[in-house]
Amino acid sequence: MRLPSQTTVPARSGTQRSAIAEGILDAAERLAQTRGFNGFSYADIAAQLSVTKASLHYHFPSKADLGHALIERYSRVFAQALAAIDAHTEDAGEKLKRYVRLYDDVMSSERMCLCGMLAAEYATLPVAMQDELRSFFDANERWLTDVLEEGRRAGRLTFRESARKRAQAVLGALEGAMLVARAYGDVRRFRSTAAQVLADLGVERPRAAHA
Amino acid sequence: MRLPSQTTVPARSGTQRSAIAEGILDAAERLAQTRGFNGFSYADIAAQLSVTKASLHYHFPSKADLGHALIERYSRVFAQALAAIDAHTEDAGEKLKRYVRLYDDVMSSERMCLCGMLAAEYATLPVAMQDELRSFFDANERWLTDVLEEGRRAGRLTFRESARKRAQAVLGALEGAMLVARAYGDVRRFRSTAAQVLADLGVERPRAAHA
DNA sequence: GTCTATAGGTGGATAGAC
DNA sequence: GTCTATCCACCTATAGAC
Repeated sequence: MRLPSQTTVPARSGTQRSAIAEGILDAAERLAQTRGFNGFSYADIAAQLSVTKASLHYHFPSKADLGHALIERYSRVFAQALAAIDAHTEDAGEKLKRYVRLYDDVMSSERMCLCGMLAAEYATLPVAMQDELRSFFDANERWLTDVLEEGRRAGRLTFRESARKRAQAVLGALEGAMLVARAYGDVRRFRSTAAQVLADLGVERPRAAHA
Repeated sequence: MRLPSQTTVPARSGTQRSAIAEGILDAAERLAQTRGFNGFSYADIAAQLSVTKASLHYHFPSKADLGHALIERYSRVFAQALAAIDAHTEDAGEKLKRYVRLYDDVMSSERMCLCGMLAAEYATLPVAMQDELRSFFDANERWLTDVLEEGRRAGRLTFRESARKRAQAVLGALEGAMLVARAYGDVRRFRSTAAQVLADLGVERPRAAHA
């Protein structure tokens, strides 16, 4: 992890950053997702990348800068994943299954959703990070709301209350399931809850795979 | 755990502790529930209680000791609350409503469930705290499982899957709802999700109060 | 039981050479 | 861009007087 000269990374959309900065973010992201934003230091990143702390400060002057970049990138990647889902299928049930799979992938790498993690540390975060954190949840909520609304209209999903409130409930349930499951180091625990969230919406259980 | 002279506090069940130690735990608990276990220091507690840090170390030598006492007390009080619910009603739906109210009370004091908070910091906690944390969730899961099982048997509740899995899903959903709602400083957001969790189990929405 | 004083370590962050 | 060296604030924890 040490590519000094050129940059290699296209990164057409959003903020461009050097490959080195991306590597720092990769390490910081993993630490933040496992230990929390207050649970790691520049020294931890430096050790993993075999560079000095001072070097890290060149790329991200303050930890608040690092945290900002962390959420910004995470939100951007997540938004791309949601766009990819939209591009892949029109079916609300299938969209939700794929949405759940995004969380499942995070859990499978023995991490917690970055923003779920930061939500716990909310009170200790710089104001900028607090705002960006809510924006992440807002974006998730909007996407879920649209999917739920459309799914209900198409007779694919069933639920009472507004789509928005249901979206909030789904988001919270998945975040909470990750949170608790991680204490048991048991992905199945998350999957079990996720399956129930989908079932409660009327999404049938997957019996056979359908490409 | 160090009770020199008398104690003043009745505390018939469980570990006895001085009134001073209880005061320290009160302050530490609030800090842990708002900022996380890694988000506060002995200095924070000392400032709130107008004593010195050294004084705190007399009652809780290490922070691990403090954390242990924190979970132990929280679990004990929670268990008593569950016992009180059991003593008050036989109806599974009513039990669940009261269970939700326990969480609602925590949220209303602008806190997060202590153990939900600690679950986020899981990887950074002393092993003893990790074990006690899982015990807390286990106890919740057992109680919920019994209530769900009984409620279904009595035709009061409806759900597929095993009661145990449903219990895990309910617990996770409530913890996650608290987690996210706190970022918005909005208790209603928690209540909305909690109501849906109950509704999905077939618990009717409360129309009129019934003492 | 509480205090002062302090040890020993780590946190984020900066200066300036290379 | 990365390094060495360093600053200072803060952390947990202890010694010993009162």
